[in-house]
Amino acid sequence: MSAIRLLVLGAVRQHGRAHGYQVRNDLEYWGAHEWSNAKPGSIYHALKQMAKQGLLHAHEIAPSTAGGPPRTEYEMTGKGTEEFFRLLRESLTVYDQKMDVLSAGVGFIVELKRDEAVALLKERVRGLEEWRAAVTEYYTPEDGPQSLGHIGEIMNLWVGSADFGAEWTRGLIRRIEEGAYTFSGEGDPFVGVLAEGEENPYATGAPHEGDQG
Amino acid sequence: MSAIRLLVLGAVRQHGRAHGYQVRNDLEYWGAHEWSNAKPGSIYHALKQMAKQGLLHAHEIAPSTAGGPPRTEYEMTGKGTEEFFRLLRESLTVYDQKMDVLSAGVGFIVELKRDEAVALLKERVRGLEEWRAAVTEYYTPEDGPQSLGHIGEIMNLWVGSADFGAEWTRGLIRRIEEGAYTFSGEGDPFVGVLAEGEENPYATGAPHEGDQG
DNA sequence: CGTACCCTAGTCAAAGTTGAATAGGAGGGT
DNA sequence: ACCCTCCTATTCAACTTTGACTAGGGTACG
Repeated sequence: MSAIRLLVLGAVRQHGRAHGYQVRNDLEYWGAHEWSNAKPGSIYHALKQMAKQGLLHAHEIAPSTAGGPPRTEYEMTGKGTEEFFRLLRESLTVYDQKMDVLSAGVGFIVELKRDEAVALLKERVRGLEEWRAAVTEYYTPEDGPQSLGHIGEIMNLWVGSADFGAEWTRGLIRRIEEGAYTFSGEGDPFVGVLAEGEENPYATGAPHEGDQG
Repeated sequence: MSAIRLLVLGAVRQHGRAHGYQVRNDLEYWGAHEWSNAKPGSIYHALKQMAKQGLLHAHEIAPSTAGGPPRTEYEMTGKGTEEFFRLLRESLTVYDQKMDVLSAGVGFIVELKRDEAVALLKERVRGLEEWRAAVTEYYTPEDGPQSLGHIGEIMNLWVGSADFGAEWTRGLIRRIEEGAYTFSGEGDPFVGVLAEGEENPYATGAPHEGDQG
C-alpha cells in the first residue's frame, strides 16, 4: 500500500469537506511532503480517483475570492470513511519497511479506540518477529553465514531493521497501555488541520518548492 | 530513486549479455522479488526504457530451444556502465529510508574500490546525522515535546530509524576497513548470477508466483 | 501605472508499477 | 492420440507517480 490515500482521506475527514489545495497545505503542515510521496499531482489524482470510486463526493465550486482557477471541494462518503479505517488498520499492521505508511498510520492512530490500537500494534510486532525468523532461517546457508560473503550484510540489515521496528512498536504499545494520548471516545479529539486562512507555524517561509520555475 | 534500474543493470553487467527472463531469474536468485518492486513487468519495462536511452543495446534473437516467444538480448553500453556506477554510488549515500535501494547497493558494493566504498558509506553516515539533527531541531516545539501529542511518536520513529541506520552503516564501514570481503581489483570477483541452465539453490520450488492463474 | 513576483488552484504528458494475459513447446499420464 | 500441467519468455491495459506547466489575481516597489 502507499500512504497517499490514507493521508488524503484523513485530511478530508478532519475538515469534513475540503478542496485539493487545502489538503495539500495540511500535508505540508504535517511535514508529509518530506517523508511521503505527497506531491501535488499525486494528491489531485488521488482525490479524483477516490471520487470516481465513490469514496468521496465532488462539488464544483466557483473560484475563491483569493483568485486562481475554480476549485473542487470533496466531501467524505460512508464508503470513504470505511476505506479510511481499513487503510488505517492496514498501515499499523503491515510490517514492510515503509516508514511513510507507518508514519501516516501513527498520525491518525488516535481515531481508533485505545484497545484496538494496541491490538493492531501487537499484530505488527508478531509480523515483524515472524519475518525476522523467516529471514534468518531461509538465508542461513549450511556452511556458515560467512559463505554468503558481502551478501550476508543485507541479511544483517534486514534483521537489525526488524528488531528496531519491533522494539519501537513495543515502546509505543507500552506508552499507550499506560494511558498516554487521547483516543477516540475519550474526550476532546486531537485536531491536526489548519482552519481556512490559518497560518502554518511549521512553514518554511519558502514558496512552494517545485512549483513553477 | 528506485532500485529496479540498478538491479537490472547489475544483472546484465554480470552476464555481459542477457535477456529479460535471465535477469528475472537472477533477481529471484538474489531474493529481490521479496524486498524490492522487481516484478516481471517492471523488469521488461526497465530493459526497454534503458535500451531506448542508450544504456543498453538490444539484439533481436530467434526463439530459444526451450520454446516460448522470441527473446531480446541486451548488452551493456559504455553509457550503461556509467549509469550503473552512478546509481550504485547514489544508492549507498542517499539516506532516505528505502531499504530496497540500500540492499541493492550493498549487493553490488564490491564492484567499487574498497576506499571508495568506505568513503561513500561515511557520507551516508554524515547525511543521516544531519537529517537527525534537522528533525529534532525543526520539530521540537517551544513548550516541550509533550505538546505534540501522539505526533511526537512519529518524530521518535524517525530519530530512532536514523540512529539505527547510522549504527548499521558504521558497523559495515568497520568490517570493510578491517579487510572483509573482496573488492574490485583485489582478486577473483564475486559472481552472483546463475549460468544458463544452472538451478537456483534458493528457489522455492513453487512455480513463478503471480504468473498465470 | 506597470511590472515583477508571489499566492491560489489545478492540469497534463511522460515515466514507472502492477497484475493478469498470451503463446509456444516439452513431458507425463491414460 | 489427447489433454493437462509446467516451463520459457514476453506483452498489455490500468493505475500511480513525477515534474513541469498553466492561469488568474494581489501587492510591493520604483
